[in-house]
Amino acid sequence: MSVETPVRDRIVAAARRLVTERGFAATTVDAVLEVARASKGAFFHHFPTKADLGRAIVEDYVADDTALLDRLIAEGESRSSDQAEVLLYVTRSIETISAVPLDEQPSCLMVTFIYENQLDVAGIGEPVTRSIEHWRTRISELLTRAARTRRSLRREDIPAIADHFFVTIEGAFLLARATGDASVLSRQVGQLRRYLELLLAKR
Amino acid sequence: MSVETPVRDRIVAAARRLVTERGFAATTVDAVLEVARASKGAFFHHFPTKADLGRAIVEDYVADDTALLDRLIAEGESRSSDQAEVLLYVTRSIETISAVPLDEQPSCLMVTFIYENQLDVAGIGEPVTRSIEHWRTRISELLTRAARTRRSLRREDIPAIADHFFVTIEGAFLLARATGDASVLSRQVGQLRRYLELLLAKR
DNA sequence: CTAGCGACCGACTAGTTGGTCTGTCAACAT
DNA sequence: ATGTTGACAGACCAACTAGTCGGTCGCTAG
Repeated sequence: MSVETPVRDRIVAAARRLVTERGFAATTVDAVLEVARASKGAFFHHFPTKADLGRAIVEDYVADDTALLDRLIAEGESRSSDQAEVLLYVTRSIETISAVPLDEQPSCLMVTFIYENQLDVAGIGEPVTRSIEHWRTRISELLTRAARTRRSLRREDIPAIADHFFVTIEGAFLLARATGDASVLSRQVGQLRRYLELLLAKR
Repeated sequence: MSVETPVRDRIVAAARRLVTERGFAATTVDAVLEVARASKGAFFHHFPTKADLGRAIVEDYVADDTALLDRLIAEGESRSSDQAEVLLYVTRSIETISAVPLDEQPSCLMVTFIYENQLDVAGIGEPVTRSIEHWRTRISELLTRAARTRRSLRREDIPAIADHFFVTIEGAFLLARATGDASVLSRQVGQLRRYLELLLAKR
């Protein structure tokens, strides 16, 4: 009786899982089809080439990722008007969220494409850049406003500090996968939080 | 008149370059052969399977990587007996070294295998784990001894702080590649240095 | 009733890909 | 001289891979 999930969605979901697990080049269209219970015809009906599937799943991932950050910032802002507090709330939230078993940790889909140098094909680079930019600007905003009341935070460092979010999270995903230790992620975000606490200390 | 580089070495060198550029799965044996100017016969004479080549290049990379860290620590120790100073020397050195154009930045070969989930084939996981362990223990050593004179550095945080080196460097490689901005690397290592300076401040 | 259309099916294909196999050849021991 | 061995050469192959194509089916507008 239940309405079947549309094939396109099933394909994207299956591909996201497989590509996250084994990389893009190593993920065959046939493998995606099997997991998604879809046919060759359906696949190439929805995606002109495999690269277009790549773009679709990155787009899908970036949408989730962007929505998460926006949600956490909104939550933080509803709790405090001090931008430094908002930023620390976001950081602590990520720390909490990341305390899940390794096989439930999403890991970053974009990394696969970055490391396989697929950024210039089928416009995959565009959503990736957009996502990075999004983190950079939203966190820079918070830092800039927080900097008003904290003189130890230098203006010119702000973009790099903002980027340290992306860097820490992605680096930690990597270390977690390499060591098989899921707790790495939240512990590394914890280091980032500590750094921010030291930078944002009022005095 | 110059002695030809042994084929095996040429294959490893070519493979390191190609795999760093496009990932392991996307690097074909034939492509390696072309760059290395070697034959199929030569290849499978030296490596039973493609996966064994994978292990060989990771081994090769890890050897360089380990040697670099050891060298920097030794240099630092010849300059100061304060372990905190040694650690900051190492960090500043990495910061300096990383200020090179993007196409000369080595990027981390291990990441490819981590993200392609190749760690359990052909024993590739072993050198990777060994390398991570090496960074963790060597930096933890420095931190532990530095902690004696700095009470703000908590013992239980030391392994995570040590791991933050790996995390920052790998994360920054990623961001640099994604944005095409080579300066990211040294700027992110700069954040790490700033964090350490705050943690290691005497008072 | 039917013509058209978008969604989907799956057998098929052209080109790769990792790996095999039969040799060649120089060095060295017997 | 002759046998052996290790380093390589390159034609060949079976399996796989992205992509194609002719066709089916249900829906809807005329």
